[in-house]
Amino acid sequence: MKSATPEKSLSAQIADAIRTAIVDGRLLVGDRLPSEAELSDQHGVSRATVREALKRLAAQSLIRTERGAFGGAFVNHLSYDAARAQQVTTSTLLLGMNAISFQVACEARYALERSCTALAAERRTDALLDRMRTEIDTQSTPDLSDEAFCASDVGFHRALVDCAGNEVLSYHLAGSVEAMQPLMNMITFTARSRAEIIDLHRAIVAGLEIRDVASVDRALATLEAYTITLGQSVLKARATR
Amino acid sequence: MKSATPEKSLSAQIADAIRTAIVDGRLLVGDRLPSEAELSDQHGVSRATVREALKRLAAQSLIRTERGAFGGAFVNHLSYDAARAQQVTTSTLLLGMNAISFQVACEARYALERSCTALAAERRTDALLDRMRTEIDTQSTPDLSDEAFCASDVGFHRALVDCAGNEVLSYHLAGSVEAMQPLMNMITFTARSRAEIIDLHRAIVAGLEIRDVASVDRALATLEAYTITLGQSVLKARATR
DNA sequence: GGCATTTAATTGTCTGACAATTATTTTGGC
DNA sequence: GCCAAAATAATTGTCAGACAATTAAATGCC
Repeated sequence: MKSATPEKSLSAQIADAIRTAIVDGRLLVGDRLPSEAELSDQHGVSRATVREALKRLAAQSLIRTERGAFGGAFVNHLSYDAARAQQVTTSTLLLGMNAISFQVACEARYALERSCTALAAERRTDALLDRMRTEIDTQSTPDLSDEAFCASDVGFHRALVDCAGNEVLSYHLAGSVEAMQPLMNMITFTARSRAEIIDLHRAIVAGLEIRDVASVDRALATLEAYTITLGQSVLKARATR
Repeated sequence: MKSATPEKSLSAQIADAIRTAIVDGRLLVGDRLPSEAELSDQHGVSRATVREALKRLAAQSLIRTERGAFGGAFVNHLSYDAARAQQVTTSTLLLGMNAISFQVACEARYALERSCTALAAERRTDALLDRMRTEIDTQSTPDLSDEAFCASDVGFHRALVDCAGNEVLSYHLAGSVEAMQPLMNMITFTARSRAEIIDLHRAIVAGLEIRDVASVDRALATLEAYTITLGQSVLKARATR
């Protein structure tokens, strides 16, 4: 559409050109880019400018660089883990910068998470149910720190979304849910509330075991409502202090 | 934990240091970083190295740079649009590189999209319903190109997730769905299939209008099944060719 | 006060150089 | 011939210094 590039820097333009080549498939995973010297010649810019462009691409994990003879810049294979890590970084920052209310975040999180229940009930495996039970055991440990409790909570929900047996769905959900964890962690969990949450986790596992979608959905809805209640009481406690 | 940084380049180390400062809140949105010359001095490296570090951060939209007196690098406000664009880039690349089957992608897409139906039925506004109807009109245009049809399809589904009235949910869903569009576009839509899809879009709008979650869910499920059928017939046609 | 000009600060780019790294090649010893 | 060590060449990482381009602020003129 728009041909007038609004004065982007040369390094940004070159980065865009290479990025487009990768996304369009003209550069395949594992391909080696021309050396910095060659790229300088091709684009008619200095090596410093080319290097800035390459650093931009490296920051997006699109390429990696290796030193030495026959080294250079190579198109990266983007793994699910690397992609999720980036998604979490971006989303976490976004949520942190935009003054999201706890309620809105919580609502979004559980809405997303519920999208896997039907598939999860259908396809759950014993191995994944065991992973969930192990996390529940961890969460039941007395004197567990809040961080450890939350980490185990993330692990539990990761296992839940993995039950859907759809790697694409797992990637999106795990990333989304993980990114919202910092907001969820506004809550400090009392022993009482931990027990409540663990009970609901047990209900989720039980529901998956007998492949009863409705009971899993109910447990998640209850968990959402309970989490929002906890969040509100925290806010209230802060307000009156 | 691990203190031994495995020989990262100086520009990467400096980028990490600044990134951490931003994420931890020591640098706030709008803050101006020291000038490149000052950063060079502080870190004891050349200006070129500092610049490469800054380009890495700029690639993640963490900072922007302005030229001129009192210009410099500023901590960016990460907008929903910018964050979604990045998420789409990462996810699109991930899906393109990992040989995802059409069926898996389709299943994930509609599972995610269904997560907004309950909230959407409750909160849909007339303005958003109108936006959806406008897209349906566009899709009904005779001689519409495949690209235009798909673009309008994305617009329709964006409006649908916006109906949930939860910006965080919209961000995650819109990004996820948009990232899967290239896979969806494996299908070339015949006039017959377009009519079918448009009918289902109409059913979705009608369901939202009367706030009937079940009918919206049914329409989406039908749309998913129909899309998978279309995908399979495309694959079959390719196989026998 | 308002407008044009100058100034200073800062990023964008270029050039040339050297250091560090690493696969390949050559050499030397046996 | 074969193996190890050394030299080689290609390439990225870093540095220093320079100049161009841009832009806000200060200055001067009316």
